[in-house]
Amino acid sequence: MKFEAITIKDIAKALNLSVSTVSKALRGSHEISEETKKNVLAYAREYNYKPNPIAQSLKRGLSKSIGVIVCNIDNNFFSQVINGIESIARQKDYNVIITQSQESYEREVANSEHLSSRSVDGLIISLSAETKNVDHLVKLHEKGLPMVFFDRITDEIATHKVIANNFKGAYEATRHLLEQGFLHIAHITSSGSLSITLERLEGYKKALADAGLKPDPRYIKFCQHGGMLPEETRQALTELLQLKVRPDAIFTASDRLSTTTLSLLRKMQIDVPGQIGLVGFTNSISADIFHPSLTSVVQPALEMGQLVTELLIQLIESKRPVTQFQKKILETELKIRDSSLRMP
Amino acid sequence: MKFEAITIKDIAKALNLSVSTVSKALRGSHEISEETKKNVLAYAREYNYKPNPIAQSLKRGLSKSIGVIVCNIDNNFFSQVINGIESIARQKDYNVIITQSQESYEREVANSEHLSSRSVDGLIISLSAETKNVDHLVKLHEKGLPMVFFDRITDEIATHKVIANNFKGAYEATRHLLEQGFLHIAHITSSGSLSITLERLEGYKKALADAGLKPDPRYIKFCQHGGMLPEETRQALTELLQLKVRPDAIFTASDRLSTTTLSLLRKMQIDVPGQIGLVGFTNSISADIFHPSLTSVVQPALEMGQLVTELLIQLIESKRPVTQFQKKILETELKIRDSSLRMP
DNA sequence: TTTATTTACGAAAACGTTTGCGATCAGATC
DNA sequence: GATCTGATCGCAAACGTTTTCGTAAATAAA
Repeated sequence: MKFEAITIKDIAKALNLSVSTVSKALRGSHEISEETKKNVLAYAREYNYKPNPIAQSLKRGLSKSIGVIVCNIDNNFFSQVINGIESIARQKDYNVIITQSQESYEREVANSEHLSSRSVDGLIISLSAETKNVDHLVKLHEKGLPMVFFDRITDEIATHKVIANNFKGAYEATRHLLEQGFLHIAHITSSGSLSITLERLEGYKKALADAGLKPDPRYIKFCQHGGMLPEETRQALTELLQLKVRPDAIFTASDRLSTTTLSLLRKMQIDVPGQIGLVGFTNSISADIFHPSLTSVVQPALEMGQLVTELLIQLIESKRPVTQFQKKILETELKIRDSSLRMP
Repeated sequence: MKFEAITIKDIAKALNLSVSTVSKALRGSHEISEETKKNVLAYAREYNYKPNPIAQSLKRGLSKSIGVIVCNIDNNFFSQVINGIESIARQKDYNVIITQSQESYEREVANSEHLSSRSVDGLIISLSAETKNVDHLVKLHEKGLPMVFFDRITDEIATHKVIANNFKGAYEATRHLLEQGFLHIAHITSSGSLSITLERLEGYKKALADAGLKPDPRYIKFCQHGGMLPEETRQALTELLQLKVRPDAIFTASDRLSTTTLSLLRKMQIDVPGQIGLVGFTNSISADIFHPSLTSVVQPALEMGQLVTELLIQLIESKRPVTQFQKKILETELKIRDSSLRMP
C-alpha cells in the first residue's frame, strides 16, 4: 500500500528546471524570476503539491510536532486541557502526539523516552501520581529538549509552568464548607508527591486555621494513584467514616476522586449534604446533574492547555537560549451547588 | 535549541567502520561477522543510540504514525475509544495523532488533508455530524491511504468498519421503556446523515412497532450538531414538551444529548422519571451519580478503539492489497438505573 | 572594448537511514 | 594452479527537501 504524492523532482522534470530552482520558487526566493515562480506555483497548485514534511523535518532537524504526557485522557479536566493544546498547536501547524501515563512512573519514563526518540520538538507534561523522581525528564531537558509543565509540576526543572491557583481554590472550597457550618472537614487527595496535592492541602489547612481550627491528620487521606483505582478511594472513605468523630464534610482534590467519592457515598446510602457535605475539584461538564449537584472548584482547563502550548512553542522557536521562565497561575472558580449546602 | 543525538555515522567513525556496516550490524544482518555485531551493539547500547525515526520514515516511506479524527475528545465515549486506540498503537510502536472535527465538515476536510500530507500511514475516522459528503476521504482512499471507520461510518468507502450494535442497543432501550409502561416515547438524536442516527432510529421504531405502536414523526427530533450546541437540544426538548400529547419518556441517542437533556429537564423542574422517563446512549463514568441515575446504553468503547486500530495496522502492514473487508459489530449493554423506572 | 555588477539558474552537499552491488580475501574444489 | 564459494565489508544511490556556492548571461560602468 503506497501513497504516492508529487514531489519537487516531478515538478522540476515537468518544467525543465532543476530541483533547487523549484524549491526556491516555491519558497518565493528573490533569486528566481517572477515568471518562473509563476509557472512553478501554477504547476504546484494544479497538481496539488504538498511538501513532504518528513523530508523537511530531516533537513531542518525539527519535526513540527509536540508530545503530551498526561495521566489519563478519559477525564474531563485533561481532555479539556488537550482541547486547548490542540487548538493552539493546530493554529501554529504543529502536530500533537498524546500519551497516557496511567499514573504509572514506569509508563511516564517510557513515554518520555519514546517521544524524545520520536523527535518531537518539545514536551508538555503533567506528572504521574507515582512519580517521585524526575531524572528522566532532567536528562532530556539537559540534552536540550524544550519542555513545559502544567498542573502537576516540579521544582527540579527550570522552565515555564502553568498551574491553577490551587491554594486559593482549595482555600475557598474549604472556607465555603466552614461558612455552611461544617466543622469536621476531611480531605481526600492524591499522592503526596504531587505539587497539586501539597498546594491544595495548604489551602485546606489555611482555611481551617483562619477559622481557628487545627487540621487533624486523621482527616487527611492520600490516594497514591490519584483515584485511578476506585478501591483506593473506597479505602480512604471507609477509614474516614470509621473515625470516632466522623467528618461532616469532605473536600476532594481531583476529578476522579470527587466523582468516585460521591458515587461511593450514594452506594453507602449516606445523604449528601445532609449527613456529609461535599466539595470537589472537578471539571466535569455534568456536575450539575449529579445527585446531589456537586459544588466544585473548576479549573480553566482550556486556557491552561492553550497557554502551556503557547509557552512551549515560544521555547521551541526561540533563537537564543531562554533563561527567564514564567510560572503562570490561573484562577479557579468555585461553583456552588447542592452538595455543600447545609440548609438548601 | 538543538537536541543532539548520536547517529550511525558517529558509531561508524568511532569503530572505524562504514556507515552501511553499522546499519547492517544494528539490524543483525547475516552479512556482518558476529564480532563486529557485538562491538556495534555494545557501543550503541553504551551511548544509547536510537535510530532517527524521521530518517527511517523518509527512507521507508512509512511514518509509523496513524491519524485519528473524532468529533470531540471531551466526551467519555470518544476518550475511551482513544484510550483503546492508544493502547494498541503503543504496543505496535505507532504514534497517534489526534484531531477533532468539532462536528464541522470543514474541519474534518482540513484535518484529513492535513494528516495525509503529514504522511500518516493510516487514518481512523468517525464522521462529523455535518458531513454529508465523503469525497475528501474517497480521494485519499483511492490514492492508497489506508483508513478504517468506527461509530459513524459510511457505505461509500470499502474498508474495515467497527460499530456497536446500534439497532439492538436502541431496540432494547426502547423496549425497556415500553416494559416500564411508558407509551409516548420520544427520540432525540443526532444529524440524520449519520449512520448511528439511522441505526438507532430503526431500533427505536422496531421496538415501537413490535409493541403495536406507530412511530410518530413529531416525536423524533434531530440535532444537526449532535448535541455540541446545548441550544439545539433545548430547542428539540422544548418542542417535544409543547406537543398536545406530551411524551412521557425520551430516548436520547448520544452522550452529549443524554447529559444535556437530563440537565435541561432538571432545570425545567420536570421530574425524571416521574413525569418523563429517560434512557440514553452514554459512556459516562458518572451515570450512576446523576440525578436521577441514568439508565444507559453503554458501548464497548475501549474494545472498539482496540479493534479498529488492529484492523488499521493490519491494513497498513499487509503486503498485498486487501479486498475482503470486515464490519465488526460489538454488543452494547443496557444499564438500567433510576431514570427509566416507572415504579422504583 | 574591458571590467564590474546583477540576475537567474544549476550542481552538489547535507540531514540519517537502508540496501543492492561490488570488492576483497580466505579457504575449498577441481 | 585456476576457478569457485562464502564470508565480510565498503561504496554509492536513494528517500525529498533546503541551502551554499558556482557560473553563465545580461546589463551597467569604466
